[in-house]
Amino acid sequence: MLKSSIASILSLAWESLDLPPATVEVYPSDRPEFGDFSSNLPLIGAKAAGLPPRKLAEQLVPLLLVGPFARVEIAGPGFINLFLKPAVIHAALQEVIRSGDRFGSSDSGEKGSLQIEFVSSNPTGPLTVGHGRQAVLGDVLASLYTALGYAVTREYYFNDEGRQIDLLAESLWACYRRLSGEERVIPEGGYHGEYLIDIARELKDEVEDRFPDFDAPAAQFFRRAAVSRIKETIKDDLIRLGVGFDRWFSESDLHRSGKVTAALASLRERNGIYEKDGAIWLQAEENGGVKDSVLIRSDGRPTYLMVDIAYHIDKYDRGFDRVIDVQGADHQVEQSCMKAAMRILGYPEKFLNYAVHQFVSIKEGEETARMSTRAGRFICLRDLTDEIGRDVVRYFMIARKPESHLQFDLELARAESLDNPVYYIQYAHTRISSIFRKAGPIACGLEEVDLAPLKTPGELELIKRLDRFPEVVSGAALGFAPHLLAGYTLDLARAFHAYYGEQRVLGTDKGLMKARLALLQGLQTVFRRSLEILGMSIPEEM
RNA sequence: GCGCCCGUAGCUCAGUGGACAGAGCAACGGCCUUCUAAGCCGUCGGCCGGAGGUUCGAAUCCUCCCGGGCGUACCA
Repeated sequence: MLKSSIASILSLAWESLDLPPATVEVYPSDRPEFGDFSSNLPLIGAKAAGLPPRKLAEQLVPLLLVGPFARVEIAGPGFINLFLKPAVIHAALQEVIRSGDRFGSSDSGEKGSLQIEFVSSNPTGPLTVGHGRQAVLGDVLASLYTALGYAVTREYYFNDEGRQIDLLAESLWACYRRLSGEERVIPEGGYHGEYLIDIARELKDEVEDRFPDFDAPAAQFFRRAAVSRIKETIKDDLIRLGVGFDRWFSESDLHRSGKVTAALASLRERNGIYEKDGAIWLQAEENGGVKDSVLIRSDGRPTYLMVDIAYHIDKYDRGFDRVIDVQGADHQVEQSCMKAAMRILGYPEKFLNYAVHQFVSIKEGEETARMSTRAGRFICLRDLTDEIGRDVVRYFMIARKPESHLQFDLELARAESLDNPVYYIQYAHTRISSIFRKAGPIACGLEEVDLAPLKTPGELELIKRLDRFPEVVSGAALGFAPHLLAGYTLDLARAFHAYYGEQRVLGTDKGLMKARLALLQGLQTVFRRSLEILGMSIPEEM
């Protein structure tokens, strides 16, 4: 990569001045007259050197005149502007072409194992548009980390036990009785969605009036019936979005295998719990948590947090080096308590990480609405995906930074279907494919082509953008910020379309044409890799 | 009250220490005998919520204030 090799040259120059250490920063210039790259090293190092920035720059510049630079200038208060020799930029393109689909990726597994847990919505209803954001966020993060060289496991945790499921079962049963003409109310805090009526109908056909009362056998039957059907619905919702999981984990397994009890024992051993008011509490506050929380209620039932701690112990025991939990911003207290529990258990601080995102609101016309599964007020992820397509949903969900609220404008998403960043990016890939189709066999062996004919500012700019791709991938992964890749790809498409409009590839003289075909091959590689990571389709024609 | 997040162009949002603040949409005006016009080019549009502070330099870091979201359960 250009940036890192330039940074190391600057570091060497700095060291040879025999001054106290300084942080070397290099960044792509945002204006042509500032060269290809700029550094603020003289500004940062002035204090350490005891020299005014421009004086310091004057000492540095002569040391830089060898190597990749055609020209080095001092500008403004003490910036160093670096102009690269074209051959150096050409070499960067060559690397893209030679790496092919490995460009921007490391070998799988060399960075260790990583589990990403996401969505993990309770099986109490179909996924909503809100879950869609988390689904895409988690999926793309997983792809990013895979590209970085981690062995990634995508996992979904089903809370298929507990109070919410009991309420769900009772709500379902009430719907079922209503089908027999009885007046039944949905329990306080229960579920009102239409999907329960559909399930109730199926069950009515199956068992007729075998469960007139909500007794223990009925509760068990309706719990199982509801959970198993809704789990399948959720899995299908995700498949339609192109999101796949390596493992579906059930809370009930933790109870059955005694891991919840064992987790409590481990916390007790390490003095992380205490009793108060008949309940057992986690000593979270002393361990960096926001506040102490109940683990075992006074009636003996474990809380969600208790079970989740057991789940995280299980993750650790499975040998993951790191785990990332993708969660909504409403789980703040839970997160700090989990972290506290991990500290009590003595796990490494970097083991558990949270990728937190804000919510999605739906805008339709002038109305903006939050969603609530319980109130039955939501837009199904499936309906949205079926209507506007997987690629568009995925891109919209990922294009905003996670910590910002995402306003999903339904009308825009529908109406924009012909004038949409998604198609804009895919169209760039398509245009390249089209040129290669027309070029035929002349486009072979581009790894060996002489790239010297590439000399327009647009061409050199495109290559520098390609060169940035690996850094974008790692930045997006490490910062839990897939929107950086989405934005990068869109900018690259913009730059390509502009280039396409101003220069021709086919029909120019042979040397130039081959060099431009090589550039297109590099571009196509990066478009393909980006779209792959974003989980979008890669059309050859549109 | 306390904690976390957000506040940038009419709208939706990028930009988190660098040199005149960017894009898309919307509005207006150009460009198809040439590799797909699902495109390109141009114009219009912003005291970066407000006030202080740190810094050679602040949309970006710190403090306070205002506005919005979420949380502050023996819910999940």
